Amino acid sequence: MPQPHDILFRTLADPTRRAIFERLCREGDLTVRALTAEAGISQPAVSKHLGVLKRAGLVRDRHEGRQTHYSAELGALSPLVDWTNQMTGFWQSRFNDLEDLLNRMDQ
Amino acid sequence: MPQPHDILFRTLADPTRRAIFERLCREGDLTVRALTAEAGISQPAVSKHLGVLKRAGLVRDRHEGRQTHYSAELGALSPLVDWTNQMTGFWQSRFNDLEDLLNRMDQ
DNA sequence: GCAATCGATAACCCGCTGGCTATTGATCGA
DNA sequence: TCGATCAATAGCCAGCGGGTTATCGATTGC
Repeated sequence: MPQPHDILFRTLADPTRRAIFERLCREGDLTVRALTAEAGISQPAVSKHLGVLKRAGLVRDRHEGRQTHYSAELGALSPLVDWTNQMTGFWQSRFNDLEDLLNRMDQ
Repeated sequence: MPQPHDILFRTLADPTRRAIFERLCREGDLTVRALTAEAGISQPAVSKHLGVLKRAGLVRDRHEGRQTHYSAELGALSPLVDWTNQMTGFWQSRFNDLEDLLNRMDQ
């Protein structure tokens, strides 16, 4: 029932969680330990955020020994881009409709 | 202190509020009454959402007699587009760095 | 002028979620 | 083998936010 962009908006609404995702976009592949070190919150809290990000499809995890590496899944952002394009599109077509109306009124 | 895209994400995270914004994008200019009629929630709740959307810069209001018309402010979405582009950009440059490294290793 | 409508505000309630600590399971190093 | 480290889970708590009803000021039509 929830559309893809719905999950994305909800997931990225939290600043801490978004900061984690941003770091993964910048730096590419980080362990939970490394993420926790700069997140300013406890390790369980980071793990919880990573769980949410993973369920949203925004990150992938890779197990290596006793540590887990996470990386950003950039393609997951496309529903967000689609949504904004759609909104812009609605605006455009309303503008065009108005233009058409004015043209007809001219004649 | 909160960055523009932060406010946008938080504002658009709520499905009901996003639905109101979408209607304004599609239909262009609606009164609180009209929005309430299809929102499935009470008029005060709608007004509260409109207040949040307005504070985020996503809508404008226009007073006409005793009724208030709201319309979407589409330009407000640009920080969102910028943010996604930035994330994609980070990914791109990491990819390019890897490519460069591989090229150097080839030589 | 008066009743009715429109929309904003106030005051309140409740569920969700983001934080914590404690613990467990698994893996690694000595 | 045993202590230490890493990450996930469980359980708990507090604050935020989205919903409600009640009310009020402003405007309009009769």
